[in-house]
Amino acid sequence: MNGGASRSPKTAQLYPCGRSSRHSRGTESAAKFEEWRARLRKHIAGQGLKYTEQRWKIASLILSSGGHLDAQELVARVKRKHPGIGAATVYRNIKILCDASILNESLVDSQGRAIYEVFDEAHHDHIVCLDCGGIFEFHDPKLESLQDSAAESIGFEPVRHRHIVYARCKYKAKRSSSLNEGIERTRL
Amino acid sequence: MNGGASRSPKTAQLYPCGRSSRHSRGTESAAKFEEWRARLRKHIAGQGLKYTEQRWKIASLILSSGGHLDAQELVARVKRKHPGIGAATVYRNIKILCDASILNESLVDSQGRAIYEVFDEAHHDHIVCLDCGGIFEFHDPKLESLQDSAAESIGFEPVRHRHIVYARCKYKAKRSSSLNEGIERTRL
DNA sequence: ATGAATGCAAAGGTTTTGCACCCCC
DNA sequence: GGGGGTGCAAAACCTTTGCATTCAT
Repeated sequence: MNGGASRSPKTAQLYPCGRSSRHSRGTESAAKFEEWRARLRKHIAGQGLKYTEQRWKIASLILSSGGHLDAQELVARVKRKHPGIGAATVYRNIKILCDASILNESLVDSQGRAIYEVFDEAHHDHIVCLDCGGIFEFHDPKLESLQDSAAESIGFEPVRHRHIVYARCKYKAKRSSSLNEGIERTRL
Repeated sequence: MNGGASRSPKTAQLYPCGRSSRHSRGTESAAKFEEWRARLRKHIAGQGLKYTEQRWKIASLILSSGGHLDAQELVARVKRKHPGIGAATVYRNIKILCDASILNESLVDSQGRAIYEVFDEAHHDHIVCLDCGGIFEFHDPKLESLQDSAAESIGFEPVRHRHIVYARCKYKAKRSSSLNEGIERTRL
């Protein structure tokens, strides 16, 4: 599916269209990793849970891949890197990592699969590319406020939202290679 | 889940908050039904498929319920009304009805379930109420164009999108009952 | 030590598929 | 009459759960 896209984090050009699959958060630095680990420990302490090797292995795998992945993909990667860890453990930990605000579910896949990504304080929306399968991010405050007032004007109190644009990149990528730098995460 | 919400199409007040589950398209007239049937026949003819009793029974059940339902809910209703029709037939026909532009999938459920609705030429987005489970519709051209230019400005050609706002209705419904009329489908 | 976490396997639930029979065109 | 369609049951899939065991605190 979106399979091999984020396999080699060192390579820049991963999608057919020439875009990189890595976005601004991509592979985290060692310092960042410790921050995440601290967050996990803190959450775990507050919940009467326990810090296990498997739990952190799963978390770091997500953090180092950095991108957008569904449960199956995560299970597969864990199995690949840590054959000892069972699928049930991965599933159990996905929930815990979400609770700990390390993972975040943002349902974006064009087949309707739940996609997880590293938790990000800053909200963003998604563009799913129909040409290359890549998932990109964007954020537009104008859009957000317009959307909120739309909901409010008809009597709702907006809580959260999911805004996904399915789009094509090919035709543009062909014409303007200058677009290929630094646009994986865009704020307007 | 959102289960009983659209059971009795005659009743106006269905959701806890006092909103109706019926939106502008609701239960179709006999003439409308014939239009849909013609559309089905046309699609079927062009595809080398065949018009069967079951196929139309499934289609009309969707058309007469008019609302938003997931695959399981549809299977259940078909089974209830036409016990002879098997689940596999329903699943097989969901695809065909989508191809025929009679059904339309718009993933909106807060649990990530695929929700189907009667196909509508006029695009609209959704509000999923976290209080009552209801699914409502809205449309704002400003939002649409802003979103399209956002995608275009970063090199994508927008094709379609899914914009779902999860929101609460309770607090407003309490205060302003005048909002409860005619807002199931709102164009701004 | 004690309760949580794990791995395995079995169970669950939903959707798809294989196949013999049926029926629309 | 032939190819698609149907119903049933089996298979496939993904995720959850039960349980004995291991491990963190």
